[in-house]
Amino acid sequence: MTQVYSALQRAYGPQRWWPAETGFEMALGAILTQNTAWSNVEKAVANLKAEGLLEPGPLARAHISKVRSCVRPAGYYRQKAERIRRFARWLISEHQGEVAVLLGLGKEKARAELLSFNGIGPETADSILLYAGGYPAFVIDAYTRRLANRYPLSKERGYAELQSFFQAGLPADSELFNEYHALIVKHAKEHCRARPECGGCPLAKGCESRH
DNA sequence: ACCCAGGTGGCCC
DNA sequence: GGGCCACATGGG
Repeated sequence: MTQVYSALQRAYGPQRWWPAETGFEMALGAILTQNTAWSNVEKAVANLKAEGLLEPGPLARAHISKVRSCVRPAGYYRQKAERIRRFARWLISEHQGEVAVLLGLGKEKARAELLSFNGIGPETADSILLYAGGYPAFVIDAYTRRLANRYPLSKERGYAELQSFFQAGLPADSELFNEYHALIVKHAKEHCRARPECGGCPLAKGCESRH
């Protein structure tokens, strides 16, 4: 667990993930990046910014056609336009229009609240808790599952089980979780995908089957 | 012309 | 409670 982290840290260095300017921007990015390449999300966020829609009020009031045209590069654009506008409205009606107010409920209450929103599942909720809230919530994504399954770090498959497994084996440190998750993704992209034969893998036996 | 990308919700059994 | 499926654009 910590050895894997050390090896990745040594190989790739600090990642400094998710440099959004506000919690709201971060949360929108988390929704927009669902099953979508981050490069496409950047375009969508830039479009929203250009239209002044990176604030809850303006987004809540925007015409859906405008939101769709901004979000289109991120894919699933009809769903995502609807979701982010509904998120803005929900934040205003339930949490004073501030992600910080929502996150101020504490890790568990904020998580339950996020999960109650249609369009936010466990991974998106944990991303927001970790990257916008600074809470130690370990994010389990497709890369993390693959790593855990093949290493094999764990036999667990469900989200909750996998998350418990990682969290139990590490100190509850949001900086660590932040960096660890980013490193797993970096490793998958830069090494596993680029070199399926796995020469020089920092994890030694971590990459030998299926990337 | 494939395949995949920092998932989620709705159905079906 | 697990197994499919739709959702959609952009890059390799």
